Amino acid sequence: MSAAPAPRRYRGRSIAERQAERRAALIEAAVAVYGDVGYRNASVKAICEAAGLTERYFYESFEASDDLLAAAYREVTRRLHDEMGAAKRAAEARGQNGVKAALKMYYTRLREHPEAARVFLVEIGGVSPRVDAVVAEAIANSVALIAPAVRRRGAHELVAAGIVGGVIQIALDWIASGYARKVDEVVDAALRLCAAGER
Amino acid sequence: MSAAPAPRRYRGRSIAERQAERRAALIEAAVAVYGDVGYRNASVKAICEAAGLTERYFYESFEASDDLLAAAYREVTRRLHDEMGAAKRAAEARGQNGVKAALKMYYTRLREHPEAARVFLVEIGGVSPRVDAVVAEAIANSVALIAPAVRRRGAHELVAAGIVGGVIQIALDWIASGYARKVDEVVDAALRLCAAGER
DNA sequence: GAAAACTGACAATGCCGATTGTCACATCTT
DNA sequence: AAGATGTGACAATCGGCATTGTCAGTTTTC
Repeated sequence: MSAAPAPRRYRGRSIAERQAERRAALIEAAVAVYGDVGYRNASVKAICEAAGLTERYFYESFEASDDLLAAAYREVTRRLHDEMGAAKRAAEARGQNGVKAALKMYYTRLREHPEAARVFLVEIGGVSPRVDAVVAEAIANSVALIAPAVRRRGAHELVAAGIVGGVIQIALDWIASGYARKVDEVVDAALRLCAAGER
Repeated sequence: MSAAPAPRRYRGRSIAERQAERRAALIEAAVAVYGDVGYRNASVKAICEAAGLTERYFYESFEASDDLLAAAYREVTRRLHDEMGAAKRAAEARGQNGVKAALKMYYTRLREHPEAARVFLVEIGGVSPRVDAVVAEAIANSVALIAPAVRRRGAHELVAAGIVGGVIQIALDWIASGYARKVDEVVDAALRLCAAGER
């Protein structure tokens, strides 16, 4: 019994806080470095340097390289989805098309972060089972989000998956073109796709 | 001038023929090995073994690992597109829906080669600029193929990209589900997506 | 202000696979 | 059958990076 672990503080933060900060720093740095050189060329060392930390702390927070990639993916998609949800609600409160607003937010953010978009839409595929699982889960979430609406129109649930894939492919095409189109054109194309299955 | 390079034969084949055979053997072996262990874990050595060749011949035909991946991708997609085209023409000759026939061929073949599907739809992303270019080209070809039809309906060309991406995502979802649906259901979902933009 | 815990820089180790080189054997030409 | 060329097995080299370990300096606590 006993064992008071002496919750000592350092620079004003508790152990847990410091750890969390380091972890967050690594994730931020990872996104930056991945965007710079690509995931495959991003060494643990380079990421730690960018985070202003030493390698030892990498293994404190992450088991291995792909563990960090998965965490970064989660973080990035979480933020993006939050923003899309907020945009949707805001638009609907104004009596406007919520889906359109969400899509616009999506493509706008992608446009603002081309390197990140490349990493998390393209490079992420097939890195490892662990990462694949995280990506699959995120996509499944998106699909589940729109599946009810699709069903209501009498279409198969797989159509929902198709719509999600289509929205992503439109983004990829747009990126590959060097963002040759205006955001609103892209959004309109995506909206058109979303109408799939309507009678 | 002069320099008659003595077109010596070996086992009944000319130099060029032997080289081409070895190259083809490597590509076949690559598809098999990739499917087995994934591209990232497929060593040059393992592929050569599977092809019944020695490492030396690898570098005779390919510059590097990703060069072979690109070649394998080209080969696989070429065959698939040929078959889809043939199915389309055959159906239309019978007065049936050609697009539907092509899609059915697509999903049927994917179902027959789940490992290959995984490699060439998922793992292939972000392997290297060289491979990315080949993939982008193949997708662009598919998009170009359906773009006229989409335009005719008054929709943006990006919608074509969306449709292609959707068809692929439907495949991925289907694969992830362990092929839980019948092929015809999948084809119907894809067809529904293809109708996007119709009034 | 002295001991204890925390941190950052850096070196040592270990592993894995690509790429190249060597050599004995097989198959051809004449 | 002899010499030339193609081939397959295998060893040697090489480089890169993850992962672990060491140590001096810093910030706390008491």
